[in-house]
Amino acid sequence: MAPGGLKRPTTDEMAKPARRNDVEGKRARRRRQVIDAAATVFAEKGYHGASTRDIAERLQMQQGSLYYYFPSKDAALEEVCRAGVADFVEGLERIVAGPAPAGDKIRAAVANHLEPFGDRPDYVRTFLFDRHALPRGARREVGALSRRYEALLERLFAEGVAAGAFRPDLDARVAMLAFIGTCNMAAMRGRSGEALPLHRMIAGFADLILAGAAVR
Amino acid sequence: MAPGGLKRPTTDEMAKPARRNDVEGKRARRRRQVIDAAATVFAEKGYHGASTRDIAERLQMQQGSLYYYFPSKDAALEEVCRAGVADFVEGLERIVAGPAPAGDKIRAAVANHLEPFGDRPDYVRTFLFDRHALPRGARREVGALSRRYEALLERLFAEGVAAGAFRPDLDARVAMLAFIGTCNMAAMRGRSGEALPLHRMIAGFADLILAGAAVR
Amino acid sequence: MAPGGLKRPTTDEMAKPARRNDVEGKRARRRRQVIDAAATVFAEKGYHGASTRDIAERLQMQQGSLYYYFPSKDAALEEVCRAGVADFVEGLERIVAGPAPAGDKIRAAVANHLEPFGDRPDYVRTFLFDRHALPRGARREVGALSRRYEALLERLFAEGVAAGAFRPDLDARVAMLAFIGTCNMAAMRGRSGEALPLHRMIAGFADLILAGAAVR
Amino acid sequence: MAPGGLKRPTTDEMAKPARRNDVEGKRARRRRQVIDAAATVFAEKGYHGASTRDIAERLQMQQGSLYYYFPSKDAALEEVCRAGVADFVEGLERIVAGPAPAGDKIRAAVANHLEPFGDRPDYVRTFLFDRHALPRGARREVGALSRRYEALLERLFAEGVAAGAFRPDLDARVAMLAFIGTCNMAAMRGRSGEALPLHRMIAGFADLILAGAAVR
DNA sequence: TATGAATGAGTATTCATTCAT
DNA sequence: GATGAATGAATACTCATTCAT
Repeated sequence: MAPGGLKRPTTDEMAKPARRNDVEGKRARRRRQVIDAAATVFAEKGYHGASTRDIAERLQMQQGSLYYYFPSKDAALEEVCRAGVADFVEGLERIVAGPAPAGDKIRAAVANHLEPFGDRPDYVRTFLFDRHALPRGARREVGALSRRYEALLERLFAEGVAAGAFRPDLDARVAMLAFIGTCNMAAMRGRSGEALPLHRMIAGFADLILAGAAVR
Repeated sequence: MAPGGLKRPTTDEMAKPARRNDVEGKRARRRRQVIDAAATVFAEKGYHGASTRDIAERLQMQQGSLYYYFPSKDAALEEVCRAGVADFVEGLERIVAGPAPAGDKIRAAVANHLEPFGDRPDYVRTFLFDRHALPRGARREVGALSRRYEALLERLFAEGVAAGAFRPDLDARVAMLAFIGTCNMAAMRGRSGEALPLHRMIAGFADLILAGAAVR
Repeated sequence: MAPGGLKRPTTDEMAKPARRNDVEGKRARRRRQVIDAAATVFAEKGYHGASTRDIAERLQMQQGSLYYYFPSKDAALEEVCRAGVADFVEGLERIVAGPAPAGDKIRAAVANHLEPFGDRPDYVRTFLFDRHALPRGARREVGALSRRYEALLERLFAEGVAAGAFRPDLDARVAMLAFIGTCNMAAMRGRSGEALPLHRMIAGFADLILAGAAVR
Repeated sequence: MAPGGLKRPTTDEMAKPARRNDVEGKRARRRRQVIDAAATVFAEKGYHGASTRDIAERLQMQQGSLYYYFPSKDAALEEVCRAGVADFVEGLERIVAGPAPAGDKIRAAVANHLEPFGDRPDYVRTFLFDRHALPRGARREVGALSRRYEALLERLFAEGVAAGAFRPDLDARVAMLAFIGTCNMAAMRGRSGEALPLHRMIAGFADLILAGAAVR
């Protein structure tokens, strides 16, 4: 179910000689630390509320040294947002394409949506709250992904209705919004001790979306 | 159902002589325009992304002149957030205290929650996304309101379970989170043409929360 | 003969009521001081070698306060360059259009060229040495003026040849270059005590260009 | 007539064994490339407008690697300026000391002055426009060379007057300035396609300085 | 009420330079 | 000989805020 996370430019990892791989690995690892720090700070204070100094301090590094790893704060946000949105669509596509009954698909979709909140919450939260701060081009690309995700989800509900698995009067668009809103709630509860365990959210949210609160 | 809105300096409105009242009214009206502008700009760019210049420009006013109306940007945020959160709790308290069956209460609560999004979306959205930027004191107060709101909502679900109206295995806390997440979805869809009409959201969200998506 | 200097936006000076005029005057005067300071610093250290701090210090002002008067260092350079190039073309056009014999026109042209070096040397020098640092648009405009000036000057020589006043084998293009190079020499000798008095340069340069060094 | 150019570490070239010489040659060649790149970049953007990164990029080299070839940007400028001013004085000294009539000497001096613009324009232009950015010591030395050059040139004119070859009322100082200004015009026309061929400038400038524009 | 001028601290970013490898 | 990583100071510019008028 699309665990993934972000394994940056690992491509042809084995093609390179060991030594080179090691060096590359070191550099990549450091780079990852830097982007991680950016994600954390962005998630904590918001993109505009976070300064490059904040990021540097967290790395015990000089402010300007960051620019060795990314060309601008904007670019860092872009990288974080892309990683934050990654896998959502792919995972959902696999689920939608699968053979399972509609109800199971919804359950799988909830799990697919919530897992990244456990894996890399700072990336996802930054994507959710600060994607509007992205520079034009990236905003558009990332926005397209979002819309694709929503369309898939809406289709999932619509197909459930068509298959007779969901109520015939179900408003697929509304259901899609409720699904996303519900799942993204996990983003607001981040980092605090008050957070519910993820598995409880996954099960609970799926039950609610499928069966609702009322007795039958 | 609790229209309210923010009629800020309503206090002792009638205590003052008519003339004075008129002048006060003018002043108050201007003041309102200023806070409105702040809310709009905060909602558009986020608190940290918005500058006092942005606010002043929207009012066709000089940057420094704003400070005649509020003592600091922080204070403006505070005022906006307070207005953004106002009525939510009062409305929900009235509903919870009422005699209606649990299902009807949920429907009423959805309406109570979504109405402010129609009335003063910029205030609500600023509250939702930027309350963490509030200065300590205000953040705590506003946080207390939030927690009170959540507690009320959770109680509403719990009482429904106890009364046999809701599934006995319903996780009231999870249901509360889903409720809020679902309803706050209205905030993300703001301002764009793609927004769904409010009444469709109210009905659809309530149906989903109560009956779920699956056929019975 | 090239009175000018730069009397910025003095337009319809008398149309406005006295009071307003006074205030406007004050603002304009301050603005002028700021641009003057920029011109001086640019002339002294070159555009890239000069920092906005340098400019501010010279005005006993805070660095950021400069931006009340111009929107960017680039813009300040543009204003300085425009003022530095102003009047050159107009003056030369008047001379070229006039009825005087070719030799007298050259003399007048030398005076026209050198006068701004006396009036506002920092502006002219900045234009001469740093116009290439101008942002695209302004560079083009200012470059067009330069080319127009050169074309006029070359025509002046060419017409002198045609009229029989100048040697028939005179290369007008080369003569134009020599003229400009010679006159711009005044820019290199700026500010230092070793500067020759302007009138001596005017007379001497004109004599040389017309009669050369050799005995007849 | 003083072709020269800069064969920097020519000293004790032959003292070393052939093999070493070869290696040294390689090193020297690389070194030359580096200084060449610096000269080009300085000429293009001005000393302060050029960054060490610009230089490194042009060499497809890492920024820090430059410091293997020069100890500081200042030092690179110094080397470029010294090479830019080299030979001017020596060449002129030879001409002044020679037996030719004054007019011929002027012609020779024009050629002497313009040749380096063909040989190593980036060096000469950097010297002309950025020598003021040199560190104190070098600036003084280079300034002394300049003054010596001017003095020689002025003497050349003065001796021409004394010898009756030049007009008795010729202002030698003014003539010297005109000479230099005229010849340095070649520096402004650099790199662009609009440049005149050097030989045309040499002949034309010399004619103008000697005979002037007017008919006799 | 409001403006225009200014401040002082802060922002992202660039730079020349260093140094272990 | 050269690289990659880093530094520390400087850069242009923005910001919230103040205050005399």
